[in-house]
Amino acid sequence: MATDRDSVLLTALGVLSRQPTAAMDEIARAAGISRATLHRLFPGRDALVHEAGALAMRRMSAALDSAALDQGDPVAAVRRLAEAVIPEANFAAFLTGEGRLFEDDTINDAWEAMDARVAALFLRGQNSGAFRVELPAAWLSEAFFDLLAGVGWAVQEGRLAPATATTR
Amino acid sequence: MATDRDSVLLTALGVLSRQPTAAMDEIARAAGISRATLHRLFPGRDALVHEAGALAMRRMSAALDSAALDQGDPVAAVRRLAEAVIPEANFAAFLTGEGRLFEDDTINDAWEAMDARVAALFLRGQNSGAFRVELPAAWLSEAFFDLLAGVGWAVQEGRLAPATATTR
Amino acid sequence: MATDRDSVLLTALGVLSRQPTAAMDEIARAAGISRATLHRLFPGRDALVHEAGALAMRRMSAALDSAALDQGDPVAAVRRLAEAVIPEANFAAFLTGEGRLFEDDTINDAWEAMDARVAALFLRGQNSGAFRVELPAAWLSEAFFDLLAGVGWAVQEGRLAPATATTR
Amino acid sequence: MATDRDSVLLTALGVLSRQPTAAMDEIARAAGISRATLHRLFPGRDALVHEAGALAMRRMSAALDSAALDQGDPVAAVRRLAEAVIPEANFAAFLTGEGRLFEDDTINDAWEAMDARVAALFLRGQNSGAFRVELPAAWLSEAFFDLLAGVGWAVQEGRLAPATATTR
DNA sequence: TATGAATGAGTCTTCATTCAT
DNA sequence: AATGAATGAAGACTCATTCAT
Repeated sequence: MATDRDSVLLTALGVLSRQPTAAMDEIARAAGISRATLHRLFPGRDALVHEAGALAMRRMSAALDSAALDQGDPVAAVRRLAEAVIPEANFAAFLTGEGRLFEDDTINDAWEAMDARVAALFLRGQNSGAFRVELPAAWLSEAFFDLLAGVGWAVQEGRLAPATATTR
Repeated sequence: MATDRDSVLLTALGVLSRQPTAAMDEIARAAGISRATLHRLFPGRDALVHEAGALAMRRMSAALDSAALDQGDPVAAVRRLAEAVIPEANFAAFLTGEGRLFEDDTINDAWEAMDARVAALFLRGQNSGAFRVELPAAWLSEAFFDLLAGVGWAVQEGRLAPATATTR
Repeated sequence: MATDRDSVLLTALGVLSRQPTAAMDEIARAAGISRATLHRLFPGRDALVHEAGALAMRRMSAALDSAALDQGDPVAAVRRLAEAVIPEANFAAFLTGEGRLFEDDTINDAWEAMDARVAALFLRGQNSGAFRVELPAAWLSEAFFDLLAGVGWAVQEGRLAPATATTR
Repeated sequence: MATDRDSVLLTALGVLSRQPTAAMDEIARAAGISRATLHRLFPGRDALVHEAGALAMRRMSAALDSAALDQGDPVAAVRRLAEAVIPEANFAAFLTGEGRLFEDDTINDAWEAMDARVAALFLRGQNSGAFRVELPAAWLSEAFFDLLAGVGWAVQEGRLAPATATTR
């Protein structure tokens, strides 16, 4: 049973990424608290979804931090990137799915910042001759996140076991 | 030729792919008819969404047909595939987004059939030595549709002009 | 059973003047319609209360119009005023009770206009020597409406029969 | 001397007379205590409102006592009455506003007793020839309290400065 | 004793759906 | 056949109230 804010938020994230239209009732029940308590913790559904998005974004950003994208061999960096973010793929799936509903620029800006960091890595790889240059680095970054979200959904739908998700 | 039903369905598809939770009211207004008429044409919201999905799937299947994936050079076939499906990317985005809501096996089966056709193409390319073999063909197919959906969303969000979507 | 907007509004006025905190449910039941229909007719509770206030104000204004306050003997005019407004006393009670909740200036302005018309009558009476001048005409007007609201409440509480309300 | 209870009660009276639908939360915050403590002091909202009404009634009664209505010149007595009760006008406004919600006979009886005392004064004045006899003394009393409540509201709404409320 | 945390009950509001015209 | 009007069901939100600390 979830007792504090962040733990409720994680539960909500799990429910919402499977069912974007989940009712507050369902989320509250999944967290083991009552609807009223959920409403006391988060003032309104919008706030809850928004904070869930912000948490997902923080998790993704932290994963990027841990991969130290700007250091060492680009190929190794991409490998570290994949290993770091794939466990968070469900967050990427949630953000991609709800993406169009976030009006707040905070999340959009954070997304763009992440995009830029990954694009910078691909550009570095292209400049160093390690990666092909047939596509703009920005597109590679976009595609990377599309694939990541795809993995997240595949895990959610049970088509892909979480343990084996880490690609080789 | 678009009958009345199909033309309403196309409008519904457009609205629903931009806003999956759109109310019947919005859809009806976008189609220029009243809610009641919309309900007469489709018995209930579920039926409407389901038929929209079926239509999207038909469109995607037709695109695959037109690409003649099993003929000629695999590289050229992939190119034909991309050119054929990218104009239908929004349908892929809709199907991917709503995907988890379709309980009916009809659509899931159709999706798997499409998946199999694309996977077969990649496998043919791998066998002929034209494509790399580092990843299973099934994964390549999955990734292909993830990217396609990504393109569809990018177009919807205005980040990518429809005309320039066709990658080279 | 009430069928159109104005008739529903009158019913709502009756309920609200007896129970300012009456739920939409009660109002709808009193009008013989469902909550949902009530919500279709008036977008939200605030709108309903506001329109009820506007209607009450219109009724009171019309009563003042019919009394032709600026014509003839001031004493006779006051008598006509009393006879015209006392049947509408419940509206005055409603407006006085809810008064503090109306943020919209429309109603406040209308109230001040009514106040001014009555004050003008008292002033005319004072200038003509027919009325005493011990109190400012503005105070007499204020007191007049206080008494009118008092009559409205007395009728609502059954302490005063509507027929006998017209004072002599 | 104001005990804890009475001081909270006075605060509650102030809040409730301005906003009859004020939540327990607001009242508690205005009193500088927590909701839970407020609930320990008064068992339920109804009890709080009821006790507030009883306190208001006590204050009004005490004001009447201090005016010694049954002694001396009726005209002077009315003047003393006005001076005594006008500072308590907000209590009269509260009682008039909430009046219809009090089911308990205690308050209604007290109100009638006050009514009777004021009516007796007017009757004494009429019998002594000091007041006109055009209206029944009971009506004069009713009107007196209506006007008093009107003054209370005017003060609350800021239309009338407390200091200048005492009419001449 | 006083309080932050939790909740059941009730209100407002919306939506998919039906019906009379 | 098409529509405006009406509604039951369901969701978001609030509030008075209780309880563990």
